[in-house]
Amino acid sequence: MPEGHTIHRLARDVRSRLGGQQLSAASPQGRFSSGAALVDGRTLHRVDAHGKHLFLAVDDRWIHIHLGLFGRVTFSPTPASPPRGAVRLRLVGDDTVLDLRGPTACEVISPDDKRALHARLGADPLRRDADPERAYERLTRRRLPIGALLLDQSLVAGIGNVYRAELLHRAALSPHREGRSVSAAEWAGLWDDTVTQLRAGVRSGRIVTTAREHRDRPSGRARRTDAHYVYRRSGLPCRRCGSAVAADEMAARTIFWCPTCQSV
DNA sequence: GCAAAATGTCAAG
DNA sequence: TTGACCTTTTGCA
Repeated sequence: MPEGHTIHRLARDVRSRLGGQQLSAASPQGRFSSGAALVDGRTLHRVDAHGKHLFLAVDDRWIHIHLGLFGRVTFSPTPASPPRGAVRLRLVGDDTVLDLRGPTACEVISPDDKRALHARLGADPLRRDADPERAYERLTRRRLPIGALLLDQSLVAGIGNVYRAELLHRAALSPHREGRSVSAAEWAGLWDDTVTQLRAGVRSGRIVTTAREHRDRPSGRARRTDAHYVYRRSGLPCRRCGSAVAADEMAARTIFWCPTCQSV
C-alpha cells in the first residue's frame, strides 16, 4: 500500500526496530546478493524518507528502497524462519527480521547519489524541509491539469493515486483544472489538507479521507469501503452528495472524481 | 492452473 | 504514449 504515508511509517518502524543495531544482510532471492554483501555486518545508524523513497544509512553508504506498486516490507521476531516467497532483502538485527519483497528499487548508493535523488524530488508534506511555495510557483507555470500535476513527484513527493483523487475531492477542485489557474488560496488549502491527511495516514497505516459523518457506520471506524469519497467508486454514489462518481485516464492512471462536488 | 488487478516509475519510440 | 518490470492475492475455470 505504498504512498508517502506508508514509507514514512515504515521509516519510523525500521528506526525503532533496527536502528543502531549491527545487521546481517542477505538476499535469499538472489537479486540483491552483491548489495547485501556490501552492507552485511554493518550498523544501521540512520533512516530517512522522502516521498515514496526510503533510505537506510549503513556506515558510509545508503540502501535506497522504492516499493513501487507491489513492494512490501514485513517484520518478524528472531530467530529468522526460512524465507517465504521472493525475498529480495532480509535484514536481521538483535531481535527483528525485516523482509523486503517486490520493490521497484533496492540498491546501495553513495551520499552523492542520495543528494541527487533528493534534488529531483519535490515538496514532501511529511518532511520539515518541505517548501510548498516553491511547489506552487512551479505548478502555476504548467498547463497540465492539477490531477496530473499532483502525481508528479518532482512537484509534490508522496502523493499517489488514492490521495490524488481524495485530496482533490476534499478541496472541491476538479482534476481537470489547469495548474496555472489554481489560486494561491486554493493551493494553500490543498497543501494544508495534504499535510493533515498524510499525517493521519502515517498514524493509522491506512488511507481514510472521509469525515465521520460520511462513513456508513456511526461508530466512525471506517470499513475498507467507507474510507474514500470517490477513489475506485466509478458509477457508485459520491459519498458526500450521492452523484455518480466519474472516472477517466489522467497521467496514465485512473482518476476518480465527482462532477457535482468538483466543478471545473 | 491461470489471468487479472493493485496505493508506481522509467525507458524506448 | 506504450510497454516492461517488481510480487502477491483473488477469482474464475
